[in-house]
Amino acid sequence: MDPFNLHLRQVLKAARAQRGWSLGKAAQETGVSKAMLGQIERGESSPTVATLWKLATGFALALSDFLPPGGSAPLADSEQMSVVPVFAFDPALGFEMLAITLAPGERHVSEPHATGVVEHVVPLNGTLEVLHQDVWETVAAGAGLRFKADAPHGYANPGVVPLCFHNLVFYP
Amino acid sequence: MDPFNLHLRQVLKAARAQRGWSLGKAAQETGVSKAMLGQIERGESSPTVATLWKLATGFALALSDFLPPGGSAPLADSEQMSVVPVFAFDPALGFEMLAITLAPGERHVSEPHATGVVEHVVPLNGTLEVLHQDVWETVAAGAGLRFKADAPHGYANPGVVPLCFHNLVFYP
DNA sequence: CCTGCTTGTGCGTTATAACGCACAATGTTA
DNA sequence: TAACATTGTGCGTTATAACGCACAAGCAGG
Repeated sequence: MDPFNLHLRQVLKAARAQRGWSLGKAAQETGVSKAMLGQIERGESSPTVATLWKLATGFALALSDFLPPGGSAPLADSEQMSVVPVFAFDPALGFEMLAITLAPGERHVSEPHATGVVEHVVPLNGTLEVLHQDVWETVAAGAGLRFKADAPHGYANPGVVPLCFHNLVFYP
Repeated sequence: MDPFNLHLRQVLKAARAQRGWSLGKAAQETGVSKAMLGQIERGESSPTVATLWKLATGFALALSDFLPPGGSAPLADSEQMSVVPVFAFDPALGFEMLAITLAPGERHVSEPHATGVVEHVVPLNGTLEVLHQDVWETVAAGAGLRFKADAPHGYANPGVVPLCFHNLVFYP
């Protein structure tokens, strides 16, 4: 079974449990049959896009909640970590912004930057692990973490699919 | 037809055209039959999750690329625009970072900020329209736009589902 | 011009999603 | 205790996803 169906069954199960809904109640709310809901949760069936829409709407969830972190094909072997500039360094503002993608299970540790350099990371589609002050810290999607980058630091993707995050780097 | 299938057909069509792939070539690369690809693009069939995974993998796209912007249930009526701080204003660095969500079709126009204020927007899950220098400019997901915010400016979500974007605001 | 190849569509067949219903197991209430 | 309601699962049926194949249309090359 593909990672998408695997993740979907977990999310669906958790969402239903969190609401305290029976399969019958969930069927009422979503318009998807009780039997089908059970099949999806047990991984016995792969629902269609139309059914996914019904599920998201009925559970009042974002479709993206159903996606496995990182969302698709793994990066090519040669792309364990990719870096794309969103805003190039501007001396007047003193920062640059990068969009970084880290392959599943990939860990990247950086040497210290120049004194005074500060970084801010914001994971976009999953949980990022960040090494700073000699401790690995977990940062949830959408949350921000600021840390001094003039000491050893690192990033790690603990998930099973690529993880994207924004990195805002300030230079003194 | 639901918004998800509507969006999917467009993305698929565009991705194939961009690569210059025929249906036959796309079938080879994805493992999904030529006939099925045609049906999806013409909106005649709603693919399963397993098929979505194949498509994303074969086209080397993120699953989230297939999602209609904002992904599902509309914001409640009382939430036409929501603003959540990612990084609070820091005098030493002179900026704050906000995560803003704009409801479908919603347009928000701001009065000018103080002289020298600069904003940077990065749409996360769809196309954002930005008003600056009296002109509306389109910003694609993942791309960044920097503009002076000490003049009238605005944001608009032209899509059919909620749009999230990061807004980085610098104060002189 | 003709021939061969490519392309997207439609059709019939196969596989499976999605369903309604029955049922065993469990829980609740009188 | 018995009766009733609830819950999740399995089964058979229906609807449709997904497929292989044929074909008309278009294109390229001799």
